[in-house]
Amino acid sequence: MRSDEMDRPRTFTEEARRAQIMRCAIEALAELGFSGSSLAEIARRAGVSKGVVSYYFAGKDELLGQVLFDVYARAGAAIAERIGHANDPAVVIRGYLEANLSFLAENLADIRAVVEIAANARSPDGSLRFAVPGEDPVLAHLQSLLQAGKDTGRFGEVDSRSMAVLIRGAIDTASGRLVGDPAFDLEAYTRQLVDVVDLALRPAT
Amino acid sequence: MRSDEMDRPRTFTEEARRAQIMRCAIEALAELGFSGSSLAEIARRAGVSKGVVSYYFAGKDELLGQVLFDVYARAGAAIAERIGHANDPAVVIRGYLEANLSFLAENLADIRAVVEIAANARSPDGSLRFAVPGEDPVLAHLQSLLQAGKDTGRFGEVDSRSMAVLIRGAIDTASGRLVGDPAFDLEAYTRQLVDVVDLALRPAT
Amino acid sequence: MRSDEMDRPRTFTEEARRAQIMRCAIEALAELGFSGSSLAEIARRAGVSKGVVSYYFAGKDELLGQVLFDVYARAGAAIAERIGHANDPAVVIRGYLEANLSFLAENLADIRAVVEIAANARSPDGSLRFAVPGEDPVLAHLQSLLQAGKDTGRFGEVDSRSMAVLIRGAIDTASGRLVGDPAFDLEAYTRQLVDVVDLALRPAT
Amino acid sequence: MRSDEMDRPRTFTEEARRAQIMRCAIEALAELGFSGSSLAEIARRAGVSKGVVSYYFAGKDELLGQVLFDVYARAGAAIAERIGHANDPAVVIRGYLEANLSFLAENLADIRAVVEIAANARSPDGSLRFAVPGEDPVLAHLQSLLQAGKDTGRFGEVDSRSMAVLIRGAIDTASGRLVGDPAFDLEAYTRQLVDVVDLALRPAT
DNA sequence: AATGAATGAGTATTCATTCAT
DNA sequence: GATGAATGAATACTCATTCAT
Repeated sequence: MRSDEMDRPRTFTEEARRAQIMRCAIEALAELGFSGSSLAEIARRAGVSKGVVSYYFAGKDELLGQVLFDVYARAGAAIAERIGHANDPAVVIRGYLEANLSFLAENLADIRAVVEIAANARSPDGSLRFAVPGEDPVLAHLQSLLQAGKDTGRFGEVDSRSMAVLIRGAIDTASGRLVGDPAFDLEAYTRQLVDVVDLALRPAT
Repeated sequence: MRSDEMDRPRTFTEEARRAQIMRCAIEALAELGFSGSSLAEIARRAGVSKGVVSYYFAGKDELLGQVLFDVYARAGAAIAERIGHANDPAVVIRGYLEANLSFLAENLADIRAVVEIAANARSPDGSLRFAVPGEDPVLAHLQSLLQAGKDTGRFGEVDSRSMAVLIRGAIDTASGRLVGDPAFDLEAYTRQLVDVVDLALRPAT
Repeated sequence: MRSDEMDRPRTFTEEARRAQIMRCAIEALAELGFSGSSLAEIARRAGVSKGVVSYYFAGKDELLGQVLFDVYARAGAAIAERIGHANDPAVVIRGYLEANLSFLAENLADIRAVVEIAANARSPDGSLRFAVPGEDPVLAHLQSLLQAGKDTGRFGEVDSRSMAVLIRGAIDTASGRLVGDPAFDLEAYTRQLVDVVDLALRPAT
Repeated sequence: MRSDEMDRPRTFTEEARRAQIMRCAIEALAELGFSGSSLAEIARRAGVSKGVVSYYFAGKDELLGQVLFDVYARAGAAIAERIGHANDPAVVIRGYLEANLSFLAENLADIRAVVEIAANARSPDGSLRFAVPGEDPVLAHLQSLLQAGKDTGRFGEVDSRSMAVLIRGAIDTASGRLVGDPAFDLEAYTRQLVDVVDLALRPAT
């Protein structure tokens, strides 16, 4: 998208180039971290000149933002599909956990890239560029799943907010383990997390 | 510590300057992130010229490494003191959780700085500079606390490794909430986490 | 040669820029010496921004190494051409002396630059960066020319090693005279040196 | 010598300190070259603080100039003593060569330091700081020795200027060989140089 | 549609010098 | 006499961005 032609729909080849560049950006971010992922490095991996990146993306910010958006969208779709038509809140939560952790394992580079971007990309004023101003939508979504279980009496009297934070923390930490801890057993971890959450949400007898 | 005079004990004023610079580095890291925390920015916050930072620290690496070391040491001391003389593993774990979360809340900038350093500081070869080569000692410590409870029959048959990862994730995520989520209720979160862990570790009846 | 695209053959314009920058580096080295020849100074002389130098050369080392290599190659070619098809060792030596001194006079700045680089460029560990580890090839070459004359009986019983050192010293000192001593008469010096060497090498009667 | 008390005669301890610092400067220059010989390095070798060097010398320039002067003076004295009362010009020249080369070998670090200083110390405008504006006194002295031999008919019709340059080159190159060429045989070299010069100066028969 | 070329601000680090104590 | 402390300018190098071709 050249800056002098806005709002023009992107052609197929344009989209292909953008996708290719984004893929290379993800690889660079996953392998070299945020500061190692210069436009030069990304262009090198894509086998194109630096100018190409600037040609297809308004700037580094747009590229990173697009990566962030895409991975989020794919993760959201994967999770939605997994829990889509379940009715029992306990089954929903179980599906949520399993879907999250398996997406993590199967898209490790993407997740690592997203973490790098979200934690490091900054505006000139120093603030995190991709911090959503209000409520964290990921957290809010999980919280609503938990609240639904409480409302139907299927879950006990937990603090749905705190539980949402706790669960997200337990999920997010897994990507750090998956890379760099070869002994990490994702299956065992998933089972354990599912058990712990199941226990925690079970209504008092 | 000037680099041209090694092994000399540091004078009081030297230590004071070093501490001041480290404090400013922590503030910069917490507010502006790793890439925003240039030596120039740190010097600016300390109200001194850039050269002063290089005068008291052999390089940026030493400064960041010292920050990392100091905060870790203080956190470790705080936690050790809290759980020092407890015998019941359940009490130990509860103390561990509470000590971690309260240290987090009371030293938020320090924790944020440590996270920035640990996640971003790289060696010239691209590897994380402060990654411990083998086992993560923090994780190993927590795992040993859990294992002790299992060995004495005080805890049930949980996977101590997975539980350790889960708990660390739940703790580490809190710093992200504490900054940027004004509605985050640390006390409620602590209670919830203590309850969840207590439930998870309780032996089967 | 941009550092992000290796092994690619250099285009014509690339070579031109590199040559221009090397020329400016040589001038700076000849006029201001090693320590005065910063990349900024070289860029200033080339009428480009500092970044351009880094764009065409991987670093200062590559630039200086290339200058060294180029001047050596040109000097070697000039000398080889001059003495190429001579058979009589005495004629070879005479040609060697004349070729060296005339190359010196006609490429004074280049020689001065090479001397500055060879004597001052250091590796981070403090050792001379461009010192050849073993035998000095220039000296060895001259020594072999002298030895050839001895072996054929054309020269007397001189110590070929010592004579080589002596002759190189007499040649190298001329660049210092050529700059800074306006009264220095290169032609007279060449004649004198040729005579002295001729006398010294003449077999005892 | 503090700058606020000029022309004051130096005390004994002052001279001792100056001598010590100069000795350390010579060692640093010989081992690390000009650019490696920072005031910090010199002070470190002397076991004093950087300030001390600035206290006893008006600046780096004065220190280096003093080193230059001292070594020259000692070399001149050594040579003068060796050839002092000889009458035969041939004996004088022989003594000159032997005295120069043996002083070189016995004061290698000093000579190396002098070469580093003379070749590298620059004024802000880029010109060599310690270049004597007019005639090189060392060269002029040697030339006068040669001329004396010619005038008395003891030497043949050589160009005394060219011969002086040639001989100085042959002498100066030896320090480069002495360091870095472990196989260099100074005695053989001295003999060879004496022979060559003797031959060159011998009057035509 | 893509490239090569160039810029300029920014990075950590080094160093001679100054000065109060 | 001597030191520790501080400065500010200079160093090589990196990088996102721009632009003519």
